[in-house]
Amino acid sequence: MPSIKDVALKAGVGIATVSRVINQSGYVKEATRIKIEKVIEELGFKPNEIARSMTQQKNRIAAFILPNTKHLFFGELLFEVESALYEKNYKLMVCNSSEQLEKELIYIDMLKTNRVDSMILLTNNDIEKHLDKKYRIISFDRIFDGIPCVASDNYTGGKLAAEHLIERGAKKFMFIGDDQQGAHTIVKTEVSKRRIAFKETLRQHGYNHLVEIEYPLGNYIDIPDQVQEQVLKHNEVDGIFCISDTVAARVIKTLENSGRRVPEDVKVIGYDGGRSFLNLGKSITSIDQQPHISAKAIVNIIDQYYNDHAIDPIIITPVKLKSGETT
Amino acid sequence: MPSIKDVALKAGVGIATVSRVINQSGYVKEATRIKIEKVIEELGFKPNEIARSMTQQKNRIAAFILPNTKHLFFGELLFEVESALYEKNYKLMVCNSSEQLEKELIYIDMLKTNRVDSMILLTNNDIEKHLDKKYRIISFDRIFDGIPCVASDNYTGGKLAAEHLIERGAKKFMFIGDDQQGAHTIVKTEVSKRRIAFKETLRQHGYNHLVEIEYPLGNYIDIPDQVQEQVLKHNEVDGIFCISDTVAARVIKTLENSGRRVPEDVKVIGYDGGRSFLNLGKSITSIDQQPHISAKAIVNIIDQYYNDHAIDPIIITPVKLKSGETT
DNA sequence: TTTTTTTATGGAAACATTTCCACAAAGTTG
DNA sequence: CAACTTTGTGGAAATGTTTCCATAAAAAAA
Repeated sequence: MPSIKDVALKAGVGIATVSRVINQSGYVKEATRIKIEKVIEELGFKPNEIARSMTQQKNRIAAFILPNTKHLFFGELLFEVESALYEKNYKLMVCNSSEQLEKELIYIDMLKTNRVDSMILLTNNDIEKHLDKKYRIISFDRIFDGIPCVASDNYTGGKLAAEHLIERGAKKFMFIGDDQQGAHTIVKTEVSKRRIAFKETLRQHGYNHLVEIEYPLGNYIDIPDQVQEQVLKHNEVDGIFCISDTVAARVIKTLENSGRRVPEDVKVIGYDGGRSFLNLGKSITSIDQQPHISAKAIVNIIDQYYNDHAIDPIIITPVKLKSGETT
Repeated sequence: MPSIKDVALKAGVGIATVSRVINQSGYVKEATRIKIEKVIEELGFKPNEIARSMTQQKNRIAAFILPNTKHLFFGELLFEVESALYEKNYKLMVCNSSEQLEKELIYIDMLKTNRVDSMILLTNNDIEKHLDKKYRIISFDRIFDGIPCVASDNYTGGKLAAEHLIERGAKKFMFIGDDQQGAHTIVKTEVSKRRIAFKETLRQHGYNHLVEIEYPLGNYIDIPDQVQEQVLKHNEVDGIFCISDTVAARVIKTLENSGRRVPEDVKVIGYDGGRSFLNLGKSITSIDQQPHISAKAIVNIIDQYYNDHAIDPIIITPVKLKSGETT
């Protein structure tokens, strides 16, 4: 790999002049510039970003610590974040934490060592006390003291779900979602607002029949037996709001296997945008978190960090109801 | 951020000695070591990997250029690759190419500039002539001259699919997959072996009725109308092999919407492992590419590159039939 | 024409490490 | 105890950039 020195030597100029050409900074005579550019071309010289970030103390690299890239919503969010970063010429490292606090901490350490400019953190763990404020962190959908956060509008999400089910004629409701008693939820998650809004909206409309079922967080593979039982036991319910599309899909299957029809007997609404299940059986009614909007907001903060601008402490991104065939 | 110099100063020793402690190399007196470790702890010193990779000309960073992280198989493969890299203390950058050759080339340039140690390339484009052999590239599922490749055993995949459909009693077959006439496929893809093996195996068993339908590559969102038409037109077919689970899911929906029963009237087998659709309606019979095995193979090559060992030119990873409810 | 401003260029320090080398202080061998 | 080996330590070069500074030439203003 040729270095700037090789270019300077071959062009018969000083290193500083080559640097000026590369960065288009300072004064360079037209003729000199052309000569240098020719040599750069000939040698196939590429400036070494590592050396550059040595002097600049910045490297335009961000890292995304998330539970995993297998889950559809995460894969999509990752795609949007990376695409938005690409537009602004940032690079992205991925880190699958599998929701383990320990792994998250190891990653954070690793990233400090690698001097990434900023880290995007997506976790349910009670990581707050381990976060060093002097690092440039952005949290997604969770509020940690002193850390900027991008969260989709979970409150409106819950409200829209309630209103939609009511509009479609449901009278007795069920909520299936994260366990508020779990060890993970010492952190007050933004996500819990979905449930709160759902409840409040039902009450405001005069509906008081609500069965709440805990669906253990962080488990994206199996549907627990007791959840299945509960769903079938409450056969008076005709409107179900699920914490994610994945959960909704499983619930629908459970219902249909036991002979209940969706949406005729029970209306089911999920969360995430329903895109994932577009092509299977029926399309799911869902609250779309519009990850492309969240991604843009995240990248904005990264940009603010990079340019040492003031950081917005919290950005709430809008959600949207996507009507499907399950309500 | 304290530097090694700060540590040396505070501990009253030379920089070289601190370096020796960090790297556990050379001679260091026990007492000195303890003293230095204490100072490191006090200062919260983390060695700067950027500076380190300056001298070592290596950085334990790999990059993965893939179409996108939204598609389930890709998300899963990415997860497995990153996890396997993590085990060996490598970091990973993700690059969504959206299957665009132009974007792939921009990424490759960017990664050269950023001096990543190696790049994993997953593409259908005819990128061979743009690949510079002096960079450390690994191709997944595509063969490019002079570039090591990890591919799953597509031939056996096609063969297993054929044998399974035959075993389940199918007599007239259909293959739905990538368009061999497409502009992208100047490159002879490994994937095409699925079709070849499927055909050959059917013939060996004396079956000659095979309808082949082209499903445009790289399109993961919509099912084209003409494909849908073709599927319905050939209602004599009772065994369908699809190039991916996503395609299979759509085909099943199309069939069922038109009143044909799966698997009673038509048996359908997909490709990728069926995990993605586990919880929806019926589970799909599928050829599992076992991405965790491919990931391990990829990381092995990255390790060989890093240690300047000889590189295996091609690794074929085994596939596995996963029997589901669609055959 | 002299002075001032603008344009143009290269040397050298700085960024945070590793590693080679020199040197010294121990410990071992004969 | 002399000669040699092992252990322990720090200075300095090298990695590939950017940027400050000095200097010089050219252009503009006086």
